[in-house]
Amino acid sequence: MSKTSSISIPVLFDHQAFSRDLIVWYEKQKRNLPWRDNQDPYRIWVSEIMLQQTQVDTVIPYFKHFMNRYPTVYDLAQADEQDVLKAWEGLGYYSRARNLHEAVKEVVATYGGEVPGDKKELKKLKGVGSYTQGAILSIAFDQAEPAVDGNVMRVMSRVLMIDEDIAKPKTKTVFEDVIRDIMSQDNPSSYNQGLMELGALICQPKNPKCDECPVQTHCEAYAQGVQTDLPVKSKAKKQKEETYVALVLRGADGRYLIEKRPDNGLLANLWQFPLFSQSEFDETSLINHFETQYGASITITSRPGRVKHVYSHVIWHVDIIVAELNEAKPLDYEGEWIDLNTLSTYPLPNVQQKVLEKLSVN
DNA sequence: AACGCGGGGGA
DNA sequence: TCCCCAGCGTT
Repeated sequence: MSKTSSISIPVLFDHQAFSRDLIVWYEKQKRNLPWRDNQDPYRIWVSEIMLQQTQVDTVIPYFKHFMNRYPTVYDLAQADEQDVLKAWEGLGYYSRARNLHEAVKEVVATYGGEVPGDKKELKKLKGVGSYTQGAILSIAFDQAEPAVDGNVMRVMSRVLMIDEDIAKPKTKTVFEDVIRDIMSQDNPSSYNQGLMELGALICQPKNPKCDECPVQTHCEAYAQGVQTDLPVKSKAKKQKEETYVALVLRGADGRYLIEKRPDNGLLANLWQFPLFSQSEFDETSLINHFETQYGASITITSRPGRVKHVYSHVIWHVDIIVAELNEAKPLDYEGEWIDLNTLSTYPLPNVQQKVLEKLSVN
């Protein structure tokens, strides 16, 4: 016996009426967002990358600035990665920016600067997964492909009474298969965006506004009064905590030492005051380390405090040590000596902004 | 399938 | 606090 889909659509579900009601509502109620000005595939693409795991209101100013600075694929393809990261500074998930930059260069090199409207070619681009692929195809190219994100899984788990764990990867493919079969063929753009808009404005995680919902009559969870029990989602595990020491080192000429983070992992290619794991370096061993490793004498001048920063998978505690370098000879440390007022030209992660604020307050 | 990857909004 | 957000790449 062959493996069948693990869900079944409610018998009375009328997908055509659902589609019609959804699209009519969307066309009337949709928000005026900057990436809805036109169907420029590059513009849609940038917006979809920025919107990954990031709320609309957060994205708007970044999107406007980014499109102003890089209006076409050619502008972005020619940019330096450091400048692209600077434009992304504060938005988070910086690999999105690096992948988008790489992918845009690929589009210029391989596709003559035209964002491909082909399903397989689109998916090959760095940073384009199944959701973004479907979003670009439907919104920019009017192709009937599903674009299943968190909103869509929440909405459709309620409408169709699907109680599979949406935290599991397989569940998304289930939704994609179902939606591909039932979605509007005439207006996939408004269908997909309508589902997401509905999830954002009406069918919210807590306290869904069912009395305002345009598809209430189609919703099986509402009919059974279990809409707040869906979707089913297993809990993420708690973050680990890590402690670091940030060294704000002032050279004899009054400049400060900063370093570039590695080109992979957390905050890749962003800049920071030299950062040490506290399990390796406490206050005194840091002084010894500079003595033995670099033959440099440093003197701690202040301890302005500690910064806490929460990531999705780890919590950082960063102790700040301000010190002076006691010699004029150059330090063989992988980094740059800069005036503090030029620090703003480097892409800095938020945790380093917090360190900087601590310095100016004290 | 599980994990690493930012930062912020809202209850 | 906790959950969630127009997810993707790597392992």
